Amino acid sequence: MEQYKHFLQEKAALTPEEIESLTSSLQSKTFRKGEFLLHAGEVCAYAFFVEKGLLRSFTIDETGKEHIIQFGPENWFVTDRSSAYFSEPSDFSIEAIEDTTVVLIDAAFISRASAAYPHFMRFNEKALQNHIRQLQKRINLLLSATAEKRYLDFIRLYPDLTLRVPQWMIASYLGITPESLSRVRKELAKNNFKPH
Amino acid sequence: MEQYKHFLQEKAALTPEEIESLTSSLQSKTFRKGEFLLHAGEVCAYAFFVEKGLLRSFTIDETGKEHIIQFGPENWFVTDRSSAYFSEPSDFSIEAIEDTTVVLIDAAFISRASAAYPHFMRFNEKALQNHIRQLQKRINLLLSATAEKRYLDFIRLYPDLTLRVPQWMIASYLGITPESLSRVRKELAKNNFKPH
DNA sequence: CGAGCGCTTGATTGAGTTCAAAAATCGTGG
DNA sequence: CCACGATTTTTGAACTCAATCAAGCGCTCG
Repeated sequence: MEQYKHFLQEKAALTPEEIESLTSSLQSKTFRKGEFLLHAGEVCAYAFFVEKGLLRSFTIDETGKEHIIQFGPENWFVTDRSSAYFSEPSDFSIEAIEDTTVVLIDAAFISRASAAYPHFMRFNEKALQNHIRQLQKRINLLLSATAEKRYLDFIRLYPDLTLRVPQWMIASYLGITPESLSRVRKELAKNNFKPH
Repeated sequence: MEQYKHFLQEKAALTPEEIESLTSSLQSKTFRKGEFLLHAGEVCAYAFFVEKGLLRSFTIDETGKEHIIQFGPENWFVTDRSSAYFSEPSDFSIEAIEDTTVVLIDAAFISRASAAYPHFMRFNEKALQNHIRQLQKRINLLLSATAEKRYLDFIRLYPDLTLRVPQWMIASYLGITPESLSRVRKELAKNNFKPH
């Protein structure tokens, strides 16, 4: 819970007392590598705040192929907002890539906190807007950039993930095959590019 | 302004009196076909609610290619939320595809209306969540679907736009070239597919 | 009526996929 | 700590979908 409290203090500008009073009702939970926090078809009841570890959310298309929507390392939220907000079955599954401890945040918590603290409400609104910005950016990349550009963008934005996430998952996130990503990397290496 | 008032009544569950009091401060404006409502590089000060006509928002990548983000027919909002919310220069341009009348909605209006009417606040929140759902769906399509599937999805969702929007713009929205879209359509026609 | 724009068609190219198999790495039990 | 099986990554060859380049047609609007 410490990470989340710290996060609230930083981003929501709440006092330590306010944070204690808010978070006293929250549960945290630990999942082993490979465990599922959400299965496609279920309604996503929570936003998962990652205290420690690493999550991924992904969909499976009609040909059985996985498409990674998001990685969630420390201090990130992973959820299916649409499912949670509209109480609809989710297309997403959420899985722990590493042993992971999360804080469970449900809709009731959000509305209570928003009602009690204007700062929290603004923080929440800002998170939504940031999410939109990020989705929009990804659409732009998918529309306009080659596999290589998308990969370069990825390692620039998430250099640490490049080390923690298997390559085939990065390929899935980028929308290419593992073979293609391997070739992209080979090409970059040939041209003297050093990721680390 | 009538469309917008009607829209608020339907979606925000506000009374006619509330709506009158709210919208009295709003401006509406008409643009000719080809006119720009926003140029890339400017901060997007408004959300444009389309009363009548048709807008498009689009970006231009470093190779000079246009990528259409969104079409805005009657009763839709067109804006760059990120630019408006964070007061950053926009990557988008917004242009009238037809002669178009819009209602100009600025951030101040949103916060006033949200403060005065909880119904409006919920309506606004819901619009944000819908936006996220729509963006997420588009990412899924771009990751998993072929040009043909994306086109079929488009005409299913926006059958009227198929008639009002030039084909090369639809191609741009789908992330393919006009030539490719022409071939996709030819193929569909051969297999006895009737869009209208 | 002509210039320009949008759409189509054809030929060629290219980025990325698919299928197959080898090489490298990981993890787990003995 | 090592060994062995499984997973991941790499490499190769053939193939596919869509892009590019180029040319022609039809429409409209100036």
